[in-house]
Amino acid sequence: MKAWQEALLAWYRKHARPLPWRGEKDPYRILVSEVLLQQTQVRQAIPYYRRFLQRFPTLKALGEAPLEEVLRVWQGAGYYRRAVHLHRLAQQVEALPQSFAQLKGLPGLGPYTAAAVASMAFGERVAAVDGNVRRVLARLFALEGASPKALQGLAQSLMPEEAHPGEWNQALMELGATVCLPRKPLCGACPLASRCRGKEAPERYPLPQRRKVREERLAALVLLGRKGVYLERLEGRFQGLYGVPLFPAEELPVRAEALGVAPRLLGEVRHALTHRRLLVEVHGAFWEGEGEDPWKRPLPKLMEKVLRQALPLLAHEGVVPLPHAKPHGVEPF
DNA sequence: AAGCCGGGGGC
DNA sequence: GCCCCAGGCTT
Repeated sequence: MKAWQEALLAWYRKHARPLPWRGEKDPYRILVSEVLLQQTQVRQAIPYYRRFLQRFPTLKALGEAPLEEVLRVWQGAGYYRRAVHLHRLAQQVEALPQSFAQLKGLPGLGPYTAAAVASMAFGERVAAVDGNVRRVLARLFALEGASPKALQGLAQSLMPEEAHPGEWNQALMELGATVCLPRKPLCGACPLASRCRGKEAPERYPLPQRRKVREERLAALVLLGRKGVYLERLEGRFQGLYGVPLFPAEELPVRAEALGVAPRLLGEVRHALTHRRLLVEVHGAFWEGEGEDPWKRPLPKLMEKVLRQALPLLAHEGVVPLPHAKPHGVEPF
């Protein structure tokens, strides 16, 4: 075992928080703790863990209880499907299977939970990789762009031969939960600080959680009236600002009919938000109403793009003269 | 691959 | 009050 691995285990033995499930041997109780800890802070999970096991002390007891009652005990813990799955699991099997592969097939057990139970309850040499472990390893080796899959493989390869798999997994997770924190890691208290390659810029390494920028197809409807453009106050995204009607692209027919217009496609606008890429079809039509000068309203950048695209095209075939770009001074519409 | 599922804690 | 956190299932 390498020095840093020894150091981590030594740190864990000294500093592990005394949690109710620490040192637990009963696979069922380990399972309950791990399912409760999915997306749930330790502090919040503890009272549920106690109540749950008090009421359902064994897998058999859980399986024989009505689902309603299981959910009542779970009430407040959130993610109630976890309780449904746990209950279904208890009805499916008489005893927990002892291998990672079999555990992973049970309801509610994905790669993490199956590995946690297999390693802690049955000593299988399988890495339990949760968000804590991914963050710790990404920082330790300064792996800025590492995929979850890569970190999973790394974690598996780092598990020392001599360590108890369950203890090793818990040591990594405990370090992530109490020292190698997402926002403000306590590097001064970290047993691995001397060999951590990421500690100079730890904020760069929760990065695996970077969500993919999703693309969204929207349609904007530019209605040109006698005095300007039909505007509405925006809700949700860009709330409080003004703009032309903006909605999912597939709603165009319904929206157009509701407004009594027959728009034609004028063009397309792309716009990037923090975690969205918007692809906006710009549709336009002439309109019975008056409308107003859009440049006198606070507009999101997206709406400026939409209007710059639409207005010249509409004006070209219309009778009303229109600004082709956002004016700098006061502009009579 | 992306959306959904609940809560708590940090700022 | 808003943002962040995150495993497993579903579509």
